[in-house]
Amino acid sequence: MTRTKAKTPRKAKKKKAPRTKAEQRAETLEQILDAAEFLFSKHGLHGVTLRDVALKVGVHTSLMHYYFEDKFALFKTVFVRRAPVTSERRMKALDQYEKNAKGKPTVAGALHAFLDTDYDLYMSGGEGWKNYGAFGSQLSNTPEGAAMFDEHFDPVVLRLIGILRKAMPDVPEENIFWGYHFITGSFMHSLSRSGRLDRLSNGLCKSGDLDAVKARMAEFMAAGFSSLRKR
Amino acid sequence: MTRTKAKTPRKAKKKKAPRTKAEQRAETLEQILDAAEFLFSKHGLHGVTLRDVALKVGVHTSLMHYYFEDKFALFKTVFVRRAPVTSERRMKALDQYEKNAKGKPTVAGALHAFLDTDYDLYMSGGEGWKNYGAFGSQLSNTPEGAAMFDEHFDPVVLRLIGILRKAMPDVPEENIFWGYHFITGSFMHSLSRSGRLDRLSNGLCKSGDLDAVKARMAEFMAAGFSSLRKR
DNA sequence: ATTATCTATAGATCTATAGATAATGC
DNA sequence: ATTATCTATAGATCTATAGATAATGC
Repeated sequence: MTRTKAKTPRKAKKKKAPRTKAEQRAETLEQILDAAEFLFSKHGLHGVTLRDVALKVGVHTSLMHYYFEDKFALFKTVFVRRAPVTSERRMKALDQYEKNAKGKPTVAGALHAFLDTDYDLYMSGGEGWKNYGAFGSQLSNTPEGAAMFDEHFDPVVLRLIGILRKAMPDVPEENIFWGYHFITGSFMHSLSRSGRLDRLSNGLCKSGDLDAVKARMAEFMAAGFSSLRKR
Repeated sequence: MTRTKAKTPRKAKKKKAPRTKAEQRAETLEQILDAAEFLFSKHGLHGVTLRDVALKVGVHTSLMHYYFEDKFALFKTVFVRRAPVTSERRMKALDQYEKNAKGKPTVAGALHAFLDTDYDLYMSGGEGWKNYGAFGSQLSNTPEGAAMFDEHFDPVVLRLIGILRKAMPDVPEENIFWGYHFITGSFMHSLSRSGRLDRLSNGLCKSGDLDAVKARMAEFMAAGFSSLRKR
């Protein structure tokens, strides 16, 4: 990260010294993870130095090593911190949906549960969640990054696939996976909020407008699946 | 790039010394760009050092500076080298399609021209093109990277959008842009060949199987657009 | 005579560790 | 007494440049 200057470190210690050490530890840890998440989401693992993170938090670089083994450990922790939250929320939403569907799930219904639940989280979870979305979107298009998804997200995704199979008994299983491949590409891209769509559409659409994305994606993809029936 | 060891540099000078200096220059330049393209596609701009590239080519680091101002100049050259090739091919394919359509273009037809033309290139263009696809897919999910697309790809994309508008006069323009947003996410993701789909589907599908992707994507996305009609 | 490539090296980071200091904990 | 944070610094890269050498060009 050479181009983007990090913010000036906090001069006055605004934060009231937390009472307990456990609190202090938790607070600092959270600040480090938030800063790292933000920076990684902009520049990737190798585009950020531990000094960048420390500077942004307003703390000495060596403290990074006190809390984390090395940079990659910090990176992994950023990834792991929020992964179970999104995963479990969607898992519950799928459970709930299947229960309500009483043996007759639809593609659109399953996709709404899977996608909309997550968009709600990214939209209402604050800056941290938005940064995490951009962070994850970068990972999804690189071999090493994508491998990190397996452990935390395979269960929800396979849960979704299971419901989709029930909803489309006439569609070959491989086609359902291909459909998911398309969906995840669009979904991750939408979380990157790269700004390209804004310029391309001359301001008509904003890539950060997750409301607009949420309003269209599930139905779009459900319609897409209809093309996979034949063959 | 600390983990992946670069290949051992060429010991014996296998290449017969090229006759003319212009040839030698062109040859070395191509080797550098190929090596850089490969490494950048794996590790991103900041995950690769000029030494990595030099080592892979089998040449001294300082030669990188002889040919390029700095690392970012090399990066940009990698991007720019192939961009016009894909752009112009697709532009021609769209021109051709629209001509054949005689005023009655279809969504599926336009998408086949736009997508299949490019998949053919990535499939038959050799390793270099595959690396370029992975290289580009990383860029597309980051703000800085996506901005690089504007200059070289806006014209083809807007050409596509123009045809789509003709094919869907009843669909609001913004929805066409949102549809494109979804398409480009899936398309770029498919070029990353991240390997995740392979593991997720337990080998049933391979993310590197661009034939399978090509066979399904245009129709899938065309069907998706049908959902954007209403509203 | 010009250009491609290498040698040598300076200066700038960056990571990581040892040890000191300043807080909280009992 | 323990833990959070800072100071100081070593060692390892990495970038970039000046100048030498070895080719091609006429």
